[in-house]
Formats: sequence, C-alpha cells, structure tokens
Amino acid sequence: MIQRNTRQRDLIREAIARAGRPLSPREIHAQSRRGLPGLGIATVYRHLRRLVEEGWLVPVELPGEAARYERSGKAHHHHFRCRRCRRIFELEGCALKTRRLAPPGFVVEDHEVVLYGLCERCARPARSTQRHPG
Amino acid sequence: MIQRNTRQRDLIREAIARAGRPLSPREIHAQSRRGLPGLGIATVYRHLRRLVEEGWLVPVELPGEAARYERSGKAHHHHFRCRRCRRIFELEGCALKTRRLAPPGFVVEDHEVVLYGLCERCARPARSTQRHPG
DNA sequence: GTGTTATTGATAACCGTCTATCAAAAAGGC
DNA sequence: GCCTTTTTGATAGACGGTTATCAATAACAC
Repeated sequence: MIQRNTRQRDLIREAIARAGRPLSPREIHAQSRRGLPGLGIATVYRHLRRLVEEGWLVPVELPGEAARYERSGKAHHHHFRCRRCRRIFELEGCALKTRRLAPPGFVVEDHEVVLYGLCERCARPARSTQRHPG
Repeated sequence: MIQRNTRQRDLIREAIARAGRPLSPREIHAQSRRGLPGLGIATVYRHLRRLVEEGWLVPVELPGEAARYERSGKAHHHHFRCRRCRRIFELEGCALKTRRLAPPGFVVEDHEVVLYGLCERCARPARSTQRHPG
C-alpha cells in the first residue's frame, strides 16, 4: 500500500494544479497525455479517486455530465458553466443570501450554485473570430 | 400524430400534479402504478418526454442522479435535496444576489441553486420515529 | 543489478438512465 | 361492432461515465 511516485501521477496533478479551473477526467487525460502519450484513461480515474481520498482533490458535481475536479482547500466558492465550450470556471465568493433559505423544519447543511451562460472567450463578438475580418 | 387519451397518461399527469414536489421517473412510475399495476417504465419515459415537449412539464436536473419533473409555469424558484430520503423539494423564490455574479466578459444567462440537508421529516429527532417510544 | 511489489494500459464489464423495437392491446371515428 | 392508427409493456440495446481484470512494466529498497 506504499505510494510510489510515477510520471503519470505527477502529470495528472500538474494538469490540475495548472488549469486554473476544474477539469473533467477527459480534460485531465488529454492534458496529461501531452507529456506522456501512452497514458491510459484508467490511470487517470485511478489517480483521481486516490487524490480525492487523500484530500488533495475535490469533485465538482454537475447535472447531467461528468464531475470536474479541483484542488481542495479553496475558500467557499461556486462555478460557472459555459454553454458553448462547456468548460467550467471558478467564481469568487458566494452570492447567496443566507437567511430563510428553506422552510421551517428543514436543516440546510450545504448548497451549490451554478451559473450558466457564455464565458469571456465564447461571448466575444463573432467578428473577432471571422475568417475574413474587415 | 393525433393524441389519444389513455389511462396511463392521465395517471402520470395526476401523479405529478398532486405531488407538490418534483418527481423522478421512478417515483412517477411507482405512484402511477398504484392506479394501474401493469404500467411499464417505458410508458412513463415516453410521456415525460412528450409532456416536456408540450411544455406541460419541466425537467429539474441534478448532479449525479436522474432528473426530476415538475409542472411548468411556476415562478422562478430553486430546490432542496434531502440527503437522507433523497427527495427533492421546491423552495420559494430565489436567494441569489444578482450583482457581480461572474467576472467581466462573462454573460450570465441562467443559474441553478440547490440546497442540501435534511427535510422536515428526516430532521425530526430520532425519538419520534423510535420503535418503542416512551 | 536484483527482487519484490505497486503501477500501468488495454479492454471487458459494469452501472444507472434512457430509448428503440415490435407484437399485442386499446382509443376513438365511423 | 369494426377498422385504422396510436399506445402499450417487455425487453434488448444504447449511452456516457466509471471500475475491474490481468499480464506487462516500472519504482525503489537493498
């Protein structure tokens, strides 16, 4: 059960640490593969599970799609999902009013806020990505 | 393409209309079955799809589990998920502050808020559900 | 380097949800 | 009731995400 350091493990952690936003297993696989083309998807899932168990990672669950993973230990925050590129972005802080959230008798332990829309890149006017700009 | 009225369709709509909270396909199946034991799950899915297309229903998407369905036309609101009984409850209104939700350049089109905790019934002190109450 | 044992990659299998298929049953106009 | 067309129920299968299996490979203590 002793942990060994492997190139695969390092690459996976590096991909997440450098991303600046929560990544899906697929994204992590694609990114880590750049440094080791033979990297298998099963290895990515194995390490994700382990890193979550170790407390180094936290999953960001989303409706109808694969969970994303981000570094643990961050301040309370929420996420933004771009409808065009489907990437998840981290938002700062929490915009939820804390009073009278649920009916009497209900115990609120936690909450999740997800914003949907277009990220900065995808929201740029079309002309900036046109093939034949004026 | 003409719509026929069937007992199955009526039962499914009735289950949703009477529930007072969003139901999963499984919950709808279980409930409707009381009035028609032979009702198949495929029929439930077929009608859910159709009722969504017709605009009578809206899906409530949730991370890592089947969507729930509720009547359309309700005022903007969010949901509560009980961690114990796993039922989803409707909350009144929206507790989200609307200013500066996302970084500059991001376009926020929509949002989702989910509270997690214990519903009124599951939050009750254990003694109220003990087998041998004093 | 050697040996032990963890780790890896490929792939089959799994899981829950949902959809397609199709013969049998039922709705509804006549 | 009769006929046409929709709907139904059972089940196989699709689907995306994830995990198990297992022989080959690699880490690392010596």
